[in-house]
Amino acid sequence: MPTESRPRAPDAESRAERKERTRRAILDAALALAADSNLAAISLRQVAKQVGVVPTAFYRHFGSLELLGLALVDESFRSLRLMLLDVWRHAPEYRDFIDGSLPIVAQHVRENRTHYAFIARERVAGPPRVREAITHEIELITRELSTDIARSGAAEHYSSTDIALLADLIVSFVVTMAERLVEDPDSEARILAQARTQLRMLLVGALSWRSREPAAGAEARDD
Amino acid sequence: MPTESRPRAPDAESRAERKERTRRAILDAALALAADSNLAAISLRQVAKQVGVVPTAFYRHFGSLELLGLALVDESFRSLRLMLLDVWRHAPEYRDFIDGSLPIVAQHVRENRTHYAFIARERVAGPPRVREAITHEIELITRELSTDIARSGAAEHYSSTDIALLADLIVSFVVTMAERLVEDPDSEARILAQARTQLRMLLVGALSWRSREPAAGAEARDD
DNA sequence: TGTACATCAGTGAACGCGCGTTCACTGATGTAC
DNA sequence: TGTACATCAGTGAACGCGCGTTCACTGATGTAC
Repeated sequence: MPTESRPRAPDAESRAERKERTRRAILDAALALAADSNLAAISLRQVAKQVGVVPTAFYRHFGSLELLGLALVDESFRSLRLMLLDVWRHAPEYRDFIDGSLPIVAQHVRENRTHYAFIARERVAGPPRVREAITHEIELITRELSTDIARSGAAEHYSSTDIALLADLIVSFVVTMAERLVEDPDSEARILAQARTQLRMLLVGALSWRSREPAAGAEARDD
Repeated sequence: MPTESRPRAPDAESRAERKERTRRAILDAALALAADSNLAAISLRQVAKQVGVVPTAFYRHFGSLELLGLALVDESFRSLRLMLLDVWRHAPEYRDFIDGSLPIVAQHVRENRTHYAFIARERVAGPPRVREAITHEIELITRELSTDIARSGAAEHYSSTDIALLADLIVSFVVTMAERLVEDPDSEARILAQARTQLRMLLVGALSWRSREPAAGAEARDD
């Protein structure tokens, strides 16, 4: 059906491009406004005002603020997963896994502060469907880390259940670290240095752990 | 000044008692309403309606919703600290620290679900002053755990800096666990069992860790 | 014990404001021929 | 290339509603003597 016979002037913007630009502006405006409170507390009219369109124009792009929230979750995690591909790729050797990965994560947080702030907030305080979407995405990442740990052979003596628990422990910790980077960007160096030590503490444990180890004495060395 | 000559009928409620009862009802109503969204998204009128008083009566008790939020932080952590006293007291011996402590924490979360949900939400998505208050309280608890670990002698070979990092690691993890218990109360047994294993993994690491250990090889055991 | 006055938790009317959503519209861009 | 029509992103007026906050008030409880 697309005949496309008449050429458009090279500097002209097509209708679709213009629409996409407005959509982008709406996403950015919502991100900026929610930064001072959260998605449930901002209004469609505030967003429209910030973008510079009339309130009703919003509906040409999103059916509701909640659907806009889901779009933001989508784009946040699309970017996050690309970054993680980079991490998986550059650190197949476990030796400097921590020193190789943490700076990449930190850089990504720095360059996508508003997205991370959004995820951190809406993960616990967002509308139920948004919360679920975020929880689901984090679960996927945890599962991916699990298979990566299994493949790396770094935890040969682990049961697959325990590998999953270890992956969850690591992901939870990195989520906490990302939250701190977002909350206090000026302390990035300190937060990273501490996280580096803490991850080492945690992984030293991971690597001397044995699945089905007898319960008593596993964590004890007292008196 | 208080002469208090005339005795009150024993079943009558004093003006102060009545006021306290209304204040309590306002706190509970705010807790219940915020459970479906969050503090920044609920209105003074909703709270008043739920309590069964006229909106303006709210001001007899709190200057604003934010101050009400701070009151809720206060009472949440007062209760939490009492619980922790119990934990510190009943588990001075490190041997079954985990098995002794986790069920107490889980029980407290179960019995104070709405308070924990409030803290979990407002910790990242609340008004700045509320967030700060919560962060501060968690820091105090971390510091307390640090001195407790130091006193227990379980980490003799740790620098005090590293003891603080270990305490932070543990507190962060327990915060995450509490969030999960709040989010999905029906899975308490599973969440607790997993957290138990994960804490063991983490503490095994803690106990084989040495401060100022050479960086290379600290977390490696591959090839 | 009885009386006169003070306190103050809760009332109710009123205000101007921003909200989400509806609707019929405009006019530039895109398409068919 | 030129014309006639379709599409559709964005407009602007209008709606009823709940919001926070003000203010003067009421009337039961508390206090002084």
